[in-house]
Amino acid sequence: MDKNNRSSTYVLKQAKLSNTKIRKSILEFLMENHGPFSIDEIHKQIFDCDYATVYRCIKKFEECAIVSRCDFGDNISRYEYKDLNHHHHHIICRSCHKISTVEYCFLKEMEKMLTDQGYKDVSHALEFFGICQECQN
Amino acid sequence: MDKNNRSSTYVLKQAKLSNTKIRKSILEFLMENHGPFSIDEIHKQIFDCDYATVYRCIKKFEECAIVSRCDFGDNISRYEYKDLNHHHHHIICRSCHKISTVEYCFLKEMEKMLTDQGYKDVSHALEFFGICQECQN
DNA sequence: GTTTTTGCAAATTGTTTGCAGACCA
DNA sequence: TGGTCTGCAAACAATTTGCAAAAAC
Repeated sequence: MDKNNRSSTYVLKQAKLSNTKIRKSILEFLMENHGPFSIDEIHKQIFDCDYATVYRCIKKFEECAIVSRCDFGDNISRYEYKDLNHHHHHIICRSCHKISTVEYCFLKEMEKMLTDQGYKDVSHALEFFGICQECQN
Repeated sequence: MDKNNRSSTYVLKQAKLSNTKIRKSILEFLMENHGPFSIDEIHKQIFDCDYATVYRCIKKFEECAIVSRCDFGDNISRYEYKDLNHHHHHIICRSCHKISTVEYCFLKEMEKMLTDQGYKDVSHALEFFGICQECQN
């Protein structure tokens, strides 16, 4: 269940994805645990499931906007369940790579807040994505 | 020359990196062209230079904060010269992957501005990086 | 019963490494 | 000259693909 009380089965149905044992397991893991998680971490959690399958499922989930991909600059893709009612960002330690959640959302203020919390040398990476005019036709 | 009139040789010296032909070429390419560029794109521009060398140079540049790495969610790392006087972000078309520069810097307003410019379905990815308290000791 | 998904193994792609020779200071 | 950088080839790691069997609808 997510914060809107939606079950994994419901979410899969909504996305028009077939409800297989493995998809259900992966989605449930992502819904119940606050990531983001690497493919490796997801694979470890799912009993008897091939890496290729994890990749394929996550790709589907991403296409259907069920999960979103995070990049923390270490060449490892991480994924988390896209809880629509819970917009947030992350703060990653450049040394130990611990991931924490940042609830607040204004750049300058956020950086100051993180500094106040004890983080040193805070920076950020921000990219926008959209469909450009040429591609809309 | 960058916006502060700094030459590639000067920038390398400042960073305490030796001034080799290849490093100079790569840095000049990055200073004169507004990226970000993939390793592949950089490699194409540098005459008679091995991929391994491009990777090694860029890694050095990144360590010395001469370039910064961008991730656009397609598993390709891109790099651009870190022009200190030119803080900006990017807008990437989810369809054709064209990269444009976003000069303005406030999230909501930026997204609105991009929509006004004709981009559809604009979203963003933002991550913070810092050194957490435990790692500061 | 047809379509979609999965496991397996192999291929592909992006990145890193060891080493000997070339280059820089 | 001594240390650093480079090219080459090989290693490695993350991701993707083809195909036949299994599961979903």
